[in-house]
Amino acid sequence: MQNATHVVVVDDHTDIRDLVRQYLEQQGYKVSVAESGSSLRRILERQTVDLIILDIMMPGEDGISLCRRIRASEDIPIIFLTAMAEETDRIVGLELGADDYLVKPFNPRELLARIRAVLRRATAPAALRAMHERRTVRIGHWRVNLGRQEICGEDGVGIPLSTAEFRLLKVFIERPGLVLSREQLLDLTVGRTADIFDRSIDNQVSRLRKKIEENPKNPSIIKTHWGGGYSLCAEVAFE
Amino acid sequence: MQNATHVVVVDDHTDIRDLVRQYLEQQGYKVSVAESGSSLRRILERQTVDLIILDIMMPGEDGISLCRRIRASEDIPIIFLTAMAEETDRIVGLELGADDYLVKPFNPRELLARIRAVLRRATAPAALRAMHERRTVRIGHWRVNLGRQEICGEDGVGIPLSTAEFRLLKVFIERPGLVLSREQLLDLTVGRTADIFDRSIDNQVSRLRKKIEENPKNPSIIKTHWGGGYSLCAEVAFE
DNA sequence: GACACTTCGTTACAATTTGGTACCAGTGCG
DNA sequence: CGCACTGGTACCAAATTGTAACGAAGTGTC
Repeated sequence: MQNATHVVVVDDHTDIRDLVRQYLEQQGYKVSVAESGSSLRRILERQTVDLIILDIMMPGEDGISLCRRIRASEDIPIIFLTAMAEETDRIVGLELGADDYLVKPFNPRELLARIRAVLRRATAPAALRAMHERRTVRIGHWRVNLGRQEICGEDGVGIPLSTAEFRLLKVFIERPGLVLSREQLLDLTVGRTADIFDRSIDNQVSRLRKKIEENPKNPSIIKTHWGGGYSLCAEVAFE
Repeated sequence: MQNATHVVVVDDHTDIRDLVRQYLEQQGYKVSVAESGSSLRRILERQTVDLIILDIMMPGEDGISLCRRIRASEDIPIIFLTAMAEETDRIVGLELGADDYLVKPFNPRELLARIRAVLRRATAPAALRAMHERRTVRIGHWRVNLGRQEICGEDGVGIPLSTAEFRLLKVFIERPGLVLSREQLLDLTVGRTADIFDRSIDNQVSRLRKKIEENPKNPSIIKTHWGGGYSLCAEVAFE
């Protein structure tokens, strides 16, 4: 996995910079440091940056206005570091477009967790957007046409899916690999809450499998997790 | 749209639970209640949860350690309810990953405001968050994928675990190194109380070991404590 | 160390739970 | 009305889990 996530730490305290840098590098991130707004800008000019960790209190241009400037031109997630737990400051930061904040002194693990959360939130919708724009998804050797609710094999022949089947497939595609309980599936497909003896999801899965699995007895696309639910096990590619 | 925001209220006081439930349902949220950690866990297993409201003081497992456990394996926003305005407790809670806290007795409107704030920050609803879900734990040389209910070796080949096996492993992962008695394990995995001659946990451990231990005779992951129970002895890293 | 006693690991098997799907009935739509 | 779709039911198959049993291993006493 080259192209490691690139994080820039902006803080005028050497010790904090180094602490964060060391910890994140250890976790496989690519880390750059900057001690002021101008050095940050130099980095942004030349490199692709995935996330900025920004001390809110800095000499010269402070973090808040720096944040505003970044937001004005780029769309890079920002996590604030702040020494103040004051609610007003947090709110100002968040309203300026910071994605999260962390009060010093912080637990490195919490920093890591928040970095992950922010990156996930930043990337997930983008992927979804791409999916809906392109209107097709490749899954296993099928090409799913989201607009026409049908799937095409290699030969280009389309098999129409019923609305329920298609909804189900879409739920899986949006959560590749995740194990989803029947309850969740029912909620996600039709917004209904299940009673215990509800087998409609089983039925839908069975019907869907009959259409898309080579061998329904030995499914290669929708996997059953005994006592748990179902999951999509085929490779999903957003084209 | 269907899929209303799903909030779980965890409190052992019926009145507070019902107050919050009633208020939030009125506001269009989907609300579940739990009166203890184990019932919360059961909900988390089967349903998609967007936010947890957690009383910090509860009999049995208290909110703080419960929070730590949730944070270890899930990434769901948490709001603490606390009777104490003590700063230390608040800080402990926040450092453990709680997103906000509320001091009892509280104004329902304030609760609502905080819920909105927390959810705004966790911009992607739970359904979308799942999209790029990569919650994994490294344990020994295994990579445990929490979302997919499976473990992968170095070669990336996944070994499926049964739900009971997975639940057991998860209980251990959430309490690395802790020695857990059979009784505790039974309670934590299936919420059952053990009678003396219950050997089901031994069996589960045996079956799990057969899957994940190099050499089941000389276990390097799940250790037996004679007369005490079992513990996870391998290194656990949350990625 | 020999012994009795307890706890643990594992196997085999039975009981139970859960999943798959054929079939039927109700629904909505043209 | 005919048609396709969907959910419910029933039945069977498959997987999992608990129990019992037995031998192995640990613990304490003499």
